[in-house]
Amino acid sequence: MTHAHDETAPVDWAERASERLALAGYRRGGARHNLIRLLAAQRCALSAAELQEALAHEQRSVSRASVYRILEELERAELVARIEVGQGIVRFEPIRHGAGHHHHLVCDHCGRLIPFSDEGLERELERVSERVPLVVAEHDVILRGECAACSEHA
Amino acid sequence: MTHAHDETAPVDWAERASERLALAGYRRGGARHNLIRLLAAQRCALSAAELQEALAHEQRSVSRASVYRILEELERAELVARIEVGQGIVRFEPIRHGAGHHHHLVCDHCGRLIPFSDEGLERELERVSERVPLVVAEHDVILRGECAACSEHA
DNA sequence: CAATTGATGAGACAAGGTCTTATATTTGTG
DNA sequence: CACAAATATAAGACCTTGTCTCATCAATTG
Repeated sequence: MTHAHDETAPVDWAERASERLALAGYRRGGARHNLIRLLAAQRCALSAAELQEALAHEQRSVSRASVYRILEELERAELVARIEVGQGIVRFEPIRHGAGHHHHLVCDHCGRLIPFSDEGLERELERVSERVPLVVAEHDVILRGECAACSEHA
Repeated sequence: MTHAHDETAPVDWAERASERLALAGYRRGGARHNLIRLLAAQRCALSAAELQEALAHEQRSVSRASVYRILEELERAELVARIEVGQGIVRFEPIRHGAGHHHHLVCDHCGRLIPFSDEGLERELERVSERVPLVVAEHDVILRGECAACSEHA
C-alpha cells in the first residue's frame, strides 16, 4: 500500500528517547529535555536552524552547540534520522517503529517535503541490502519531482 | 542482478551536454567547456570543491561562482544529478542513460561512496513513483553502513 | 549539602555556498 | 574583419551552516 501517511505521532517517543539516553549515561539537562520535547511533536524533518528557532520562539532557547550535540547523541542512539535533501540542507526527525518508518518526496519547485511509505519498496530494499558490499544499517529513498500544488499553478 | 558496477563511462556525455546547453541558448565559454570535460571523465560523484580543485590542478582553473552556476545549469537541463550524502556534503555526477544509472552505498565510518545498481530495485521504484502524490522526475536511494575495509579494521 | 562531573551557552572559527561587480569572451552585424 | 551588444567569467565580499573551545552552571552521588 502506497500512501502519504498521516498517523498521529506516537506520544511516547519522547519518553523512549529520554530513557534510552539516561541508560546510556547521559544526564537529564534542560536543553536535552526541550529539544526532545520539540522533536517528539514533529511529523517530519526539521533543520537544526529551524529547531533552534522554534525553541527560541517558545522561550526555551537552546544554544546552537547544544542543538548539534544533542542531535548527534540522538542519532547515535538511533532515535533520530538525518535526512539530506535539496540545497544541502540537513534535517532531522524522530525514528519511530513500524508505522512511522517512511521515505520522502521532495518538490523541486517549492522545496516541500512529503513523507510516504510503501511495503513492497521496503521488502525490495531489504533484499538489495543483503546483496551489496556493505553492512547496511540504514537506507534512504528520495523521490524528486513536482508536487500537486506546484503542478496546478503551472 | 546486484553488483558494484564498473562499465567504462560513455565518451559522448560531454558532447550531449555541450549541445543541449547550446540549444538552450548558452554560449560556449571556457569554464563551461572545462567543467563538462572533467565531469564526463568521472565515474562517480564529486563535490563542488573537488571539481574546482581538480580543474585548478590541471591548469584549467574555474572560479567557484562559475562552478556552481554551471552545475546549476547542468542540473536544470537534467545532465547532472545532485547527490547529498553524509555530513552535509553535496556531490554532483553526470546523468547517463541506461547502463550508467546507479545508486550509492555510503560508509558511515570512512565516508567512502560506492556506486551500485539493481534492476529489481529500479522496477520497484518505477512502480512506487506512479502511486505517489508527486510527478516524479528523479529518484535517489542511499544505503548506509560499514564498508568491507572498515569492518576488517574493527 | 558539598564535591564532582557532565551539560550548557557564548562566541570564535571553518567550510560550503551565494551574490555582486568589473573585466573578458563570445556572437551577431555591418 | 572590426565593432557593438550581450553573455560568461573571475575575484572576492558576504552569509549560512556546522564545529570547536572554554568558562560557567546544574545534576548526581555520597
